[in-house]
Amino acid sequence: MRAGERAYRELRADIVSWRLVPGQVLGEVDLSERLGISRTPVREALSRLTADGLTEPHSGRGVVVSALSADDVRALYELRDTLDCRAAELAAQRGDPETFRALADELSHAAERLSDDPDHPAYYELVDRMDEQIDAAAGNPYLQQALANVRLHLARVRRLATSDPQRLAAAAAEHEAIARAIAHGDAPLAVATTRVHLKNALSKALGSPALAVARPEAS
Amino acid sequence: MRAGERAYRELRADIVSWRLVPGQVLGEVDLSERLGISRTPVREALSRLTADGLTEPHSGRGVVVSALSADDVRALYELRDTLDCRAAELAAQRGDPETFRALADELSHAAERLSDDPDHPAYYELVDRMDEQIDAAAGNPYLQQALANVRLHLARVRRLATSDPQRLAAAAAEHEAIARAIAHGDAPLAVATTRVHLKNALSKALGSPALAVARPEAS
DNA sequence: AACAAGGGCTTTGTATACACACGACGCGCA
DNA sequence: TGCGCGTCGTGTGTATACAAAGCCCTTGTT
Repeated sequence: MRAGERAYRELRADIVSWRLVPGQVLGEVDLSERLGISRTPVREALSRLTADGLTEPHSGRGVVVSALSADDVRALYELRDTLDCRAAELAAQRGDPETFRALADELSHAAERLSDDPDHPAYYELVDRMDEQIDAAAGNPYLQQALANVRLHLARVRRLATSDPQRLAAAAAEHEAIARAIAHGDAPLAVATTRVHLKNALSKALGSPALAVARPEAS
Repeated sequence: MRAGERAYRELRADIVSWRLVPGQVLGEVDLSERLGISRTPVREALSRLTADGLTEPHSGRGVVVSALSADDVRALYELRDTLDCRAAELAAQRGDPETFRALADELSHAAERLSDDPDHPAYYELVDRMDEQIDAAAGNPYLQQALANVRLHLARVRRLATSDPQRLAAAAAEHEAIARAIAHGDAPLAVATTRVHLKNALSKALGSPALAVARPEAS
């Protein structure tokens, strides 16, 4: 794989998983030495990260990992609500019912998977598949790209909240309701169920105590 | 100014103004010679353009200017409707009435400006200012960034349609209605007026005969 | 003691040279 | 004559060297 691509994915994963905390300075020379590559692909990776909004230029001091305050989370969910509801609406109008019926069935007994692994990768893989299907059904590449960017930042928020099995089970039920609404071609219901899910998810995310610690750059 | 920044802006302007047509291959060496800079800043510029969606990687053969079909325009307006209506709604809820009242007053006699210049830069400057004020009033940086990207592609669409003075006058009236709705804090009306404007704008854009010529890469 | 100016150092911005990969063209063989 | 393989060329991917710009620290002055 290209070195720049690998550096980009690695740094992105580090930021999303909070191994790199907000305010952390990312120097080109440091990174090139740590990753064993030259500065050129590192520059490309940092440029892409900044375009994604995960890092910000820091006036002559390279780039730093972006902060993520409670206000950011609220704003992010505000946009997510706008985009996700629209995507669900379009998916209900244009999507293939059978696809979403199958997803709903999988989600209906997703609770069994929740204890399989401490980080619940199987569950999140299922949710990711559902997102992909919604994107495909909506059939709007511009909407898809906007959603991809939101989900990138959202993955960062997700790692803040402790993975509460009870909340995950409820979220699975909410996702199932969304999938069934789309499968029935009921656009208003798809929007409503999506909105319910996002409201609950936001409440959970804002309840995370880690948000107060999320801006340590004031040192 | 930095060479990479200048190259980015120049190429972006060329694409938006259709001086560079879809399918046009952008070679790094060619551009570096034409712009009088080295390949490094050119690479940065092309990377940013691709992130913006204005260019696409062309299977190892550099990047090409993205196509813009009628379906693309429809999808773009679908996303624009989603984002602009939400932004107008938020602006009506959170914005300063006086700011938008002033904008509405300016727009009310914008028809006089329409004959000042063949390309009507004063009018578009006014619309841009209104977009900025809506962004500021919405107070959501993530929404703002998504809107900025949509408007970038939209600027490309705008250059396709012939600037019809009659349509521009109607658009000014529609903008005024939006501004007044926001000034009154009437969120539902702000959404409705925005939707009306977008519907008309899309009809006008799709009526452009240039859309059929917009994909000459099939040579 | 506080502020301002200057110099040094760190870090990014740019240029260039090299390596590699893909595609195209041409040649040879069936 | 058509297909397949090899070689060549073009263009990107990466590395490195050089240049410029910003910040911090020091030092001098008020």
